[in-house]
Amino acid sequence: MPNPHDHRLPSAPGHRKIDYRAELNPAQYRAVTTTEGPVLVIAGAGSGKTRTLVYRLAYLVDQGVDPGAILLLTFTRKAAREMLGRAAELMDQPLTQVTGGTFHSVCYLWLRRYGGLLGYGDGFTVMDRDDQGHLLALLKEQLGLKTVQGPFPRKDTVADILGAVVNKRLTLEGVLRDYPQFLPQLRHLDAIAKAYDEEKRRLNLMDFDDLLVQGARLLTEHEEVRRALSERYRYLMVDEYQDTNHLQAELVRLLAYTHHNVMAVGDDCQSIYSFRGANFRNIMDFPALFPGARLIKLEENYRSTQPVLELANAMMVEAREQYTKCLFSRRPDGLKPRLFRPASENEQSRLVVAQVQELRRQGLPLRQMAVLFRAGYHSFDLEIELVRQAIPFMKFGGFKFMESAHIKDLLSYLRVVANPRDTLSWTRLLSLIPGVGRRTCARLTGQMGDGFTLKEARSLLQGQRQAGLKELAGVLEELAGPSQTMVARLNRALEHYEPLMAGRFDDYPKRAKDLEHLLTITARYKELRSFLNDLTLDPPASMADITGVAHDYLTLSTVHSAKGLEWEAVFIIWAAEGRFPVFTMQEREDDTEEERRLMYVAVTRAKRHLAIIFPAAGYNRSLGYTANSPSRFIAGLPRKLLEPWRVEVERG
DNA sequence: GAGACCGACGTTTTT
DNA sequence: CGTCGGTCTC
Repeated sequence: MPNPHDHRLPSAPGHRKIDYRAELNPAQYRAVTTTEGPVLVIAGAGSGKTRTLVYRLAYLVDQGVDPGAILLLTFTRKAAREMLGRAAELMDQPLTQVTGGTFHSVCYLWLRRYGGLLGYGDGFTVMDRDDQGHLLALLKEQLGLKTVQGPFPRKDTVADILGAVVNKRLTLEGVLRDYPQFLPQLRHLDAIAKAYDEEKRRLNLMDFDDLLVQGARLLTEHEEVRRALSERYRYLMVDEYQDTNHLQAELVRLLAYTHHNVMAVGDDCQSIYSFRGANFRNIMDFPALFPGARLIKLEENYRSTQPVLELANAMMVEAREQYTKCLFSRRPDGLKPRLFRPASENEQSRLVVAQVQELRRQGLPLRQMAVLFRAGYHSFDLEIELVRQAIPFMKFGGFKFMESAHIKDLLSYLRVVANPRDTLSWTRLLSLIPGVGRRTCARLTGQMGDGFTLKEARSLLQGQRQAGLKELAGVLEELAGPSQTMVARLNRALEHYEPLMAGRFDDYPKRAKDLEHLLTITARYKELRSFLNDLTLDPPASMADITGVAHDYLTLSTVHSAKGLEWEAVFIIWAAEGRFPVFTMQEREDDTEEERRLMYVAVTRAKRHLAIIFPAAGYNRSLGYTANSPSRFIAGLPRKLLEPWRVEVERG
């Protein structure tokens, strides 16, 4: 049992002695050294939040805490990896024993181990958003709801609605208040919801929400598990607490029930995930969850210059609700943020390219620059321009590489081997075979009952008249071979899939290349199920994530994906009404306020150079060419905070 | 029963 | 503009 009051330092070779008091400011120091009991850290943008977490990891270990007793919960798995890496570097000592990851990924690990207690068979697999949609469409058909009167939500909307029920702790009726046009379908949606839950069970599948729901259920209903995990993880740290929902808060409460050693870190101004059930007020409820929680505020900003910060603060002054803190900077010098109004989208793109080139000439590497936008498609025109000018870039957010059809097709071979009850993947796989369509799929999957095994599946396929199905049975037999490496398996699937793919996609060569690249990340996996579930829980954000990239590149990112990151120079494009805030978020005040926080997050990513850009005219599908107004978050700002710049772009 | 075709529609963020 | 879902033809 680690004793936190034992001040002996571990004598690991090469371990560096850290002077915590000298390397942290007083508030950070308090956050790092308050190791016992609940602590809430309100950490403003750029206030050294990550630094604080990293030092606290080191401090705990320095205090003699067993690294295996530390659980670090972050918003992405990448964030956890980076923090653990930095702490290890700081200490000059590996920290492999610390558990770090997202709520979803740790719940997955626990459910894998204890899922049997909740009636989950061995080998459940995790479904992504796309699978959810397919299953919901299937159920809609099975329930005979294809012919119902009146407007009916599409499958993605149904998924949104059901997700809101779980994540926002609402009734179906409550959620439908936001979708009044679908209120008449309440009964049908309720039927779909029930069927959806049953069907996931039957297919041995969990969706993202199930991981949290079942994880919380596991801890609630099984005292022995709750105790075991609580006693194992004696030190909890939760990052980005403002973006957690009630399920995640409940998980924290359950995990900490034997010791209450929880540090939650977050910033109410940066809550941008309400669509996932997060509420910026949740962070204020932390003291109610853990009475006696100490509150520490980090208000000194180390990232941005004063002019950038003034703009950010001014933006929040206009917010409907006042937030908990005000940022100040020790970097008083600096350039005023600039506002640009190019004539069109393409001029916006060329303007960004020109500015990037100029900064580059001044010696700033591309890695220190980012272009941020509200939605993935906002950067399409810019991407074309960057390719034309041969500027290397990497894009984050928006398009989901792992959900593209060819990737999912290829993985379906492996998914049915990993979980033969997964009739969703069976449907996908069987449909690839020429001569097999909707009916044949339905007939075959209909014969796949409970406890269905791969061996039974193979003999079922063998008995079909289509030669393609017989051949597939052979491929699956090879894939299931116990001694196969992951690379060999994926290769075998690819060998079978490639000729089928050729007929399906016009851009077949490009997609074939994607699949080859996918092979390269396969090598580090030994077990099939871990491989598949890892890809679902922590998908590569882009092709570049897989292939590795040039050492220097410009970042293009959605604001959501830019959370927690920083650059010397930031360009915010499409800062126009209808784009940012997006049209759909202009109706309700809550939504607009979240868009404001999103703009705040975007602005506070900049260290020194900040440019905000909106094209004067834009093309809109329904309206044709229209004039744009600047984003309301920009238009209302005091003039002195922004340098308005005329744009001259040479005609090209 | 498979698969091509056509018209309507809505358009965001992510584990 | 691209996707989705429904219909028509082979």
